[in-house]
Amino acid sequence: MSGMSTDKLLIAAAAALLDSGGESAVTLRAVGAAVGVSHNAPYKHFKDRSALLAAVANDDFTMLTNAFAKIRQSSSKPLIKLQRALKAFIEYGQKHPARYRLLYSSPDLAAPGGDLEKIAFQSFVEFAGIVQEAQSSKDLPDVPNAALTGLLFASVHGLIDLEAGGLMRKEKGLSSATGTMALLIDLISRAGTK
Amino acid sequence: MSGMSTDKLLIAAAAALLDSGGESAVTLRAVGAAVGVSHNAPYKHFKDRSALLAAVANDDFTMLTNAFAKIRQSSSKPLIKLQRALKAFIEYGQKHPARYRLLYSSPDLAAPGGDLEKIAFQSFVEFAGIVQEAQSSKDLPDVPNAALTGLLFASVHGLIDLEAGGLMRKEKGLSSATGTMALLIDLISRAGTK
DNA sequence: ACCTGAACACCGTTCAAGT
DNA sequence: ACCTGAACACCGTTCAAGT
Repeated sequence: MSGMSTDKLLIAAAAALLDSGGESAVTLRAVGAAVGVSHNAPYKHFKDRSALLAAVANDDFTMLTNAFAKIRQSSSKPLIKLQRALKAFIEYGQKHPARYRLLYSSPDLAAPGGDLEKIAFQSFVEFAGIVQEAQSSKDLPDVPNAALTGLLFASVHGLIDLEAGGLMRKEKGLSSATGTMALLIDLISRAGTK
Repeated sequence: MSGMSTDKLLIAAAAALLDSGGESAVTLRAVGAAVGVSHNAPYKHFKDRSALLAAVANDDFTMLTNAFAKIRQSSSKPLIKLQRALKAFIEYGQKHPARYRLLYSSPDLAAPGGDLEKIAFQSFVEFAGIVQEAQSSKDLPDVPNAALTGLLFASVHGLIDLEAGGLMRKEKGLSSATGTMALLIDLISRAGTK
């Protein structure tokens, strides 16, 4: 821990605060205190609070991209790869809801043309590649890959977001994100490959 | 406007501020100023800032419930009703992104057992009824209604949320929420009715 | 190069008063 | 019953210094 540079320590502290108390808990004063510096020391490493949160998001996008790439390069069957990718994504969302929201539901952070948008796109490309393999193997219908990837991604995102918001208490049937995605894949795989 | 009671005026001002500047623009000082009262007059009508936002959410949930009910009671064919309900929902999300987020992506507001949860559930029930009609008419597959409703709702929610967050710039294929939902319905309707 | 402390302009919220 | 004004404890951010 002490071997890390101050900026890495600040990012780690911000990520930990997101997990423990949500976005509102990530005050520069709390981050500074966790690292043992003053409340405005972060300004020496990041432009402002948003830039610090963007750094957390950047690390998590990189992690997801690597996870997807690893699954894609594995020797599993296409549909199994897709299921594993979805499972990894859902589990990340469940374990780190505030960080998940930071990546996919924070309009202010995703500056167009910025580094964050590029790395976010990379993770999407990896996911799209996995979907493409399932299409090539005729496990998923032969519609444009971008459209199908968008559909699958939006669906899993909606499920994770609703789950994080606790919107699935009464509305049974939304019981499990994993189960609902399995239903979706089952239904569309029956649609035939054109 | 002047004929409205103060509490209604406060709710309307909060909704307008959500539309014009997002959640962070809804400060009690700004709300008070818009109505012509002091910054803590709202406390005489609502417990706190959260309760004022919950009142805005309550009104919008009621509006959506009524819109869904009207579509459901219309004489259109089941699949047309579903398309119209999705269209109304998507357009609400596009026109009022901050208010949409208030309803469906604000974990802190949806207190379990509260009035807000009840009215939110009512809108979901209306939507589920429309899905059920499309299943009864064999336009959608014969899987448990709650599961299919959950899938459709999560998907449209994910699309609206990603669109509101501007996450569909690079990721083409997510081009339009309406188009993606049409693809989803097309694919699952091909799955047959059991 | 990296950090601190005071200061400023904003918040939500509380409280004692005012009519 | 309904509202105001001052006050408090928090923010993010800036700035002049310190080492």
